[in-house]
Amino acid sequence: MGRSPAARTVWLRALKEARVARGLSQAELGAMVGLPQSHISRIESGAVDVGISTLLEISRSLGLEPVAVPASLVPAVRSLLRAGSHDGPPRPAYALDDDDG
Amino acid sequence: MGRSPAARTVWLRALKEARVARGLSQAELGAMVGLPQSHISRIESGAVDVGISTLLEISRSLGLEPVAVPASLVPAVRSLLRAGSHDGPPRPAYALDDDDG
DNA sequence: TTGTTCAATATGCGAATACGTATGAATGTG
DNA sequence: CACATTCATACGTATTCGCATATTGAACAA
Repeated sequence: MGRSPAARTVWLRALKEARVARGLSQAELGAMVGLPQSHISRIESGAVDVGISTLLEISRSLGLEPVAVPASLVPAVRSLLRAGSHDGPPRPAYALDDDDG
Repeated sequence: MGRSPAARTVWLRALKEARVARGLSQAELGAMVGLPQSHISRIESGAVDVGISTLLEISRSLGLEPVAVPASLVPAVRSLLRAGSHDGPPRPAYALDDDDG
């Protein structure tokens, strides 16, 4: 497979939670992005090391924009995310936590 | 190849700039992450759709933490990044801009 | 200028892996 | 049971990835 299974589980968990929170099935999400349901399944389960372009498309279709933050600023960004999750209507806000290795 | 070459160019540009800004060669960066120089080359040139796990390792080795931000909060995060780029050592702070596609 | 050397980046090829199509398993509803 | 819905797996093709090698570019000498 790819390189570090652990390193990507956090992303995958966040994406799956975002999908479920929006009431989308794997097939529906796949249709939005132009991917087969089977691949969404493998991505979420961590069975494959998905390409960055696909990850970007999936994230954005779920309303999440990936951003590279300098490590020193991560806490500030994280608190900003928590504070800002009050506005939109159905929308869950997801940050990527680093609770694995 | 993967799916959307344009979608990933922003990431790649940011990573390459971060690498160069820190005075690292492709070989040195590769050694830090356990990748051959040849692969770093293809990643930066956009010739391959790199796997997410590798992208995470590279980003973190350069001091950049990928975070999924709700689209509505991107402007706030971005201004935070601009404001906070004073502290670090040689200090390049990189956000992912969406100035393509 | 021409040639040499060294550091950095790019490319060909085989082996490993991701991806798409088709299908199956599991669960729920009448 | 018949049918629908959602997610998971098998197999073949396309792409990535690592190794070895080639190419590029800058600095210097004669």
